[in-house]
Amino acid sequence: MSGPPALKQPEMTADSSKNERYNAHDAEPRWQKLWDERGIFATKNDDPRPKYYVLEMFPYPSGRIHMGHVRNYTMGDVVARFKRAMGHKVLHPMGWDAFGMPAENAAIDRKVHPKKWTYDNIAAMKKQLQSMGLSLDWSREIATCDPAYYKHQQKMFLDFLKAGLVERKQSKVNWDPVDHTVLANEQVIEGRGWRSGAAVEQRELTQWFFKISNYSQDLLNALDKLDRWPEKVRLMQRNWIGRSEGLLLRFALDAKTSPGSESELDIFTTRHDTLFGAKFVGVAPDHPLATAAAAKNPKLAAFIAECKKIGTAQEAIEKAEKLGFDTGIKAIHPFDPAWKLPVYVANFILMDYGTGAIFGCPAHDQRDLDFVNKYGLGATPVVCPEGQDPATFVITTTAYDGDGRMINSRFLDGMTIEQAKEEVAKRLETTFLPPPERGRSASEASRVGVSDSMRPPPRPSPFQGEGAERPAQATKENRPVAQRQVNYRLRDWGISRQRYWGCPIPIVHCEKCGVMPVPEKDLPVTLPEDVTFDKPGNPLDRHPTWKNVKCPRCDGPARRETDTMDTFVDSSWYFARFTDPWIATAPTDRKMIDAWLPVDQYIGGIEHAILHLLYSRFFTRAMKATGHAGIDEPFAGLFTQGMVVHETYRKADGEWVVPAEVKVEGTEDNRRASLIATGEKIEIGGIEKMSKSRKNTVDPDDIIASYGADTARWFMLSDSPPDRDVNWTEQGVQGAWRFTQRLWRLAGEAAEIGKSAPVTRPAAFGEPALAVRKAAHGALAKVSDAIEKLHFNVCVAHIYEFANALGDAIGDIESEKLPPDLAWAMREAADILVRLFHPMMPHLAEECWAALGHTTLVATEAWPQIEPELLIESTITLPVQINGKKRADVTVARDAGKADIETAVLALDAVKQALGGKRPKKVIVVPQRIVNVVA
RNA sequence: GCCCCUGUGGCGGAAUUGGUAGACGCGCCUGACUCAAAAUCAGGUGUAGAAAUACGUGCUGGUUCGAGUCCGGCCAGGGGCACCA
Repeated sequence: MSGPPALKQPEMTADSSKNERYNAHDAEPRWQKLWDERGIFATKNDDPRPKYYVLEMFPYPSGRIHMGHVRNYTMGDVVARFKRAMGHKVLHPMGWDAFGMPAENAAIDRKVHPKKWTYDNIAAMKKQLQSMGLSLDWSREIATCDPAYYKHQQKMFLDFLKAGLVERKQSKVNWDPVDHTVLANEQVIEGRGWRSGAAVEQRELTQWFFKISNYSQDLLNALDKLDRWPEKVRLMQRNWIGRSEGLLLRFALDAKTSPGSESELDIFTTRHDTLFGAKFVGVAPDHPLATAAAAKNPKLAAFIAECKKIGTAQEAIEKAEKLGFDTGIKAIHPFDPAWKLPVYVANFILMDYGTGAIFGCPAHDQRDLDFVNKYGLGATPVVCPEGQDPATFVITTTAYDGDGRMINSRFLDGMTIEQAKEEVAKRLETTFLPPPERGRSASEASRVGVSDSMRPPPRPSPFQGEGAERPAQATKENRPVAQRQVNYRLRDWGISRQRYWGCPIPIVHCEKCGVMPVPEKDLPVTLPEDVTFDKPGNPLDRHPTWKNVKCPRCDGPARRETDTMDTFVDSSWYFARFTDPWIATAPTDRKMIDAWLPVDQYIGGIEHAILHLLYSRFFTRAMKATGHAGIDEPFAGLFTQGMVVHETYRKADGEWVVPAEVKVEGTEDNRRASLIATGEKIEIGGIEKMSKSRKNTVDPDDIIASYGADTARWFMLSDSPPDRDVNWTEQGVQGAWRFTQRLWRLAGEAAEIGKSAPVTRPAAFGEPALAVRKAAHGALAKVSDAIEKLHFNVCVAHIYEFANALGDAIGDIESEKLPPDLAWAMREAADILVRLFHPMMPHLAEECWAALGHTTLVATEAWPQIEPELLIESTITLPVQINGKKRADVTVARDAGKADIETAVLALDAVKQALGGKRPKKVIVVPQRIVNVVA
């Protein structure tokens, strides 16, 4: 990197039409203005042509765009321009993910109001995006912080609430005791708040949840149909949903040992085959049974308190060690009333998964084994691997989790794992425990109480047939000892945020009536603007007139919900709003949504593989359930682009230095860097993701100022496959810049030649003209295919190839005698070339298109038509292998039969020599591909 | 720990999905133009070898007439999830 480009800057001439250098500074704003004036990218919903919806993930208005945006939006723009040329009505909108914490941080740090900060940033970034020449329909621009947007979100929240898709429940949060705020997991660094540095506490808060878990099975099933999504993303979502099939078991508790009211314990397991290898029962530290036992046992209470600490602060150190505490309670084995298992509280059991209780089979689970080895409970193997002698098979330090046959398991002995699971399930499904003698079971007590009057009656799960329904609704008496159950890792989506700069949750809490939805006529609940950030905590919580309102039902004193929604809610439906962003009476126009969605091609970063994409899939289903949409899946095609990376530089004292201040000399191993200003030696570091902290960023504004938007766009698409990281190098940009100049010269030369071309297409073409036409149509076929597959780097390579071929052809022309057919072919080829690179370098393409004598805009031109007969050669050259190694070529007629080809091949000198007069063992002829002679 | 992905010249990467490995670009070398440089143009550039030729897609074994591509084992790098019962 050498700071300002080493190349001479384009001269600032008024226009670049006189075969001089292409002047991007002059041309780019000129064409942008013209596109804008003619409104050619504004999409009409009533356009009858087939639709194509291309969308890039909308940006957070941080203030400036970065190279990652340039790459993302360029890719989307190429698709948009290509599809437009292919005759589609293309929806390609842009908006702003405008709520979020950075605006509040700016308010705290710099005393700017979040609204002003956000809108200033939007204005700045919009200007930057416009300088890139993107074919966006700006008339559909939306910002999620606009009440005109979020009022619809509030309406949908209320509709979801009515439909039973929202509930209010207790949940643990990370609480920053200094800033008085809830922290997201990623804001907790080594157990401390990222801003305050205070030790983070776990707190129970009542929060709003979207019931995404209602759709666990559907979200999982539908992944199979998303065949235009990267396999990687689908797999990540599958793992995230985390379906597991198992058995819910009731373990009776020995009444003499049980504390208070607890008579039994629910345990979820996927390894019920190992039931005879059980050595203990374990419950999570926050399990109700643990809480009950601790009430009478101060040591246990201390142990539980210790476990909760581990959760946050010292996790790394303590994680490895399995700790437990024997409660003294005994659980009774489901198959043997005389078999009593000790009940431990153990730190490795999660309350959030399953029932928060397990039975431990140490021989076949490493965690359980580590645990029993610590507490001396022993391990009996019950699954014996094939080929092992059951008599000598023992487990000491490594659990066996592979396949095998059952041993030490009474009636299960000899069965496979699958057979044993089935047998256990079958027997226990039909076994019933006697009615409990007293009180509520641990499992029932463990259900989180939802006492709000608001809560709608429970809806039947759409997946009852799958066994997804929690069996807790069944009554004690009619429940068998075991029930088959499907469990999911996916948890409900907590959307409450104790912050100002977000969409207000449209709820009022009345002292008498409880939780009341804000009547629809009162929407939107807008954010008050007269707030201050001088005190810690949520300004909404201390805003007297906004917070204190009258109950919509009884007119009595009430207070507003002061939590706002997670910003992932905002981005879960923006793609739907784009289809009709003008409608004021509803979130969307059903007709428009069903006509435009799903998004045909969605492009964004892999970092959104799970949350954003999963939430949007849920939200679309919830919109369908409440009549706002008629589809399930929002994104038919998904593409995740790689990052932009750059070499890093740092001074001797370790301070990072931005590339623009560094000069690099030498090549390969002899590369040395120094500071331009002082000559100070700079150490060259690794190639890493562009980030502010490492200062290895390149500002898109600087690049556009030096080289123009087209060069930046071209370079972002060259070389690296779009789903991999691209390394930003000065040399690479200069290469791209040189190519823009070359295309410009080529267009000028072709325009000169084209002047003498006949208007009508010649009846016949000579050999040179035919060669040019074949190159043009060949490139057309390959580039079209590559864009369709989003292989932009391959597309770039084919355009280079075609430009090289065209340049060579021009070089071969002797200017005195130019046959009319060749002149015509040249003009055709130049017209094709310009249209081929137009999606990538739209400004240069317009300039060239005009230079070629056209009066239309290339942006509105149709994609060139392929003449397929030009792609077919009359003769073909096949490689000839002898014993699998290439030795010769053979040229035959395209439609030559296998016998003809074989004859021709056997007549080749190289083949005759290799065979030495003998007959070949075999001759393999693959039509249109290859010939292999086996000697 | 579990799961997934990727390994091809000096570098980024192509390879019609089992059929000529290294397209195209960057870099480098040589030449032309120039007083000179830049830009531009022409040629060269996987390794070894003067050449014929041999070797060559992380390593290793296999399937096949034929493997970068398919299968087994290993190594390295990257990513995701993580006491998930």
